[in-house]
Amino acid sequence: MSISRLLVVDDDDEMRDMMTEYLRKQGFMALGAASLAEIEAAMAAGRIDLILLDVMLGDESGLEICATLRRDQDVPIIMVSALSADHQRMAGYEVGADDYIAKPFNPDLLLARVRAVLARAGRSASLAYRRRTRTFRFNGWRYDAKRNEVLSPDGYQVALSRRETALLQAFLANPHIPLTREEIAAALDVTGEGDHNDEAHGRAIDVLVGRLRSKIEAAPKDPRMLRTERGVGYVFAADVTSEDA
Amino acid sequence: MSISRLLVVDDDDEMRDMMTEYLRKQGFMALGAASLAEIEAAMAAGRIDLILLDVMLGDESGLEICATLRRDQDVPIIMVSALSADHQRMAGYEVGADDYIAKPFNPDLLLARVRAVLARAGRSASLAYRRRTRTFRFNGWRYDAKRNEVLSPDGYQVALSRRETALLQAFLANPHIPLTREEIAAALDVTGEGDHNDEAHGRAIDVLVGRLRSKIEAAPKDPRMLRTERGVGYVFAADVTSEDA
DNA sequence: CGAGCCTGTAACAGGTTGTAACAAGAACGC
DNA sequence: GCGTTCTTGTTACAACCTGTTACAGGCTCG
Repeated sequence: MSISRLLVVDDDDEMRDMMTEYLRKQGFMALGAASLAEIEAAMAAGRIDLILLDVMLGDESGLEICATLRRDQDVPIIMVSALSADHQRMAGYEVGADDYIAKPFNPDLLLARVRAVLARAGRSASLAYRRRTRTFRFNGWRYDAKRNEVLSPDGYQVALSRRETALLQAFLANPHIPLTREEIAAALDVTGEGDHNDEAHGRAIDVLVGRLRSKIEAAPKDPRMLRTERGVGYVFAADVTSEDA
Repeated sequence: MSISRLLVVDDDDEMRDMMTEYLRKQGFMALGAASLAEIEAAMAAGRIDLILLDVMLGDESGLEICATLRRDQDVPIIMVSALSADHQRMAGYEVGADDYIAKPFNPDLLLARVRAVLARAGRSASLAYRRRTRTFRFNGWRYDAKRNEVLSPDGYQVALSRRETALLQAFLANPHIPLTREEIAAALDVTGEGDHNDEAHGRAIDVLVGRLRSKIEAAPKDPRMLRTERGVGYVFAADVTSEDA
């Protein structure tokens, strides 16, 4: 899975097109839907990683749709609304939304929310994914998720530690998307709820990235794949292809 | 492809600054003008891709200006007005405006209109969304945007910092066009940083240009590519060719 | 020629990142 | 249990990036 597939649900054509276009240009695969029927059609047609759901759909209530989707399918949902009142927000969470954003929104904020939810969902998704997918290829490298093997372009096998493997998986699931240290930490902490105290991670991520670099970068001092986004985090700058088992 | 250059025409300083700043953060190069004279000066100084024209200029009528500009030059125009009455809108279209938007407007809507008009006009959208990978050549130099590599004519690789790279990109996108420090700052802020205290950039641009000169000019003391336009800003005086990667 | 700008640049400061070294566990064989 | 080895977070320091400042020199105009 190299590109996240998003479904933008809004009955306002202009707003919907704007959002899908924006998200596409940001590297996502964005589909549009204006009604529950279209949502179901889209989900039947292919995998959907995240739904951006307007609460004010014409005939149907976005909140009800959210609750329904949550019950039937395990798809992450971000509620979008022109009403930013707190009770609205609470209502969104109560029906199971993963996040909430008010219109009109800052595009960057939208992106951040989308990435955060995708990253948060990443661990469960990657678990589900591990069952389906055997190998990833990137820049001549091969990562066999089933055997937990990493092969260099030369054919040499490289041993990664558990944490390094998890980091690589996080990057493989989000190529070309800058990940903050918080997002990376979230993707690594499979243990979940426990320590949520955010900034407590210190420089652990940096060191971990450095160790992974030393193993999979030809020139660790001049990294081509695991790039630093100063002030932001890290990006995996490589095209990733995966093969299903 | 180059960055779209927008001209915001409004005699209200506050509104004009707000719009230019917003548009810059969205990846455009936004200039301001308060009168017909300033419009003409701006258009004489460099290419303008789109004019956002307030209909209520103090002494001149925005509608007349619109008609004049339309007749003399073929530049797309979006009319901006505090009056949303339909006849106003019609009046705007009649004199040749490409679109119309009422104040106060939703920023996202403004953005959508701007992009729509630019797309219709067959011009580039925005630097922020420019994702195509390209190789640029200029004066024997080569810049590989995908690999983030800069090669000198001798074949030596030159390491540019992130900010220097962004500066180079801004120049590559606008060869032979004088860029003011504000425009450069706007182009740089798009690529990251944030924290843009309006005009408070001090001498940062000058120093940055100096650093880039020291890396890509054979004789930094006598720059041939990164030329200073005294009282204006800087020009990239080199022919640039780009190839799809 | 001088005054007043404008520009180039060295030096500095504050922030961010890379990484070696250390320490605390965890895993494992004996 | 005990020692060895591997893993991983923490720390400290160095290197790098970048904006600010100060100063020197150049330019323009009278």
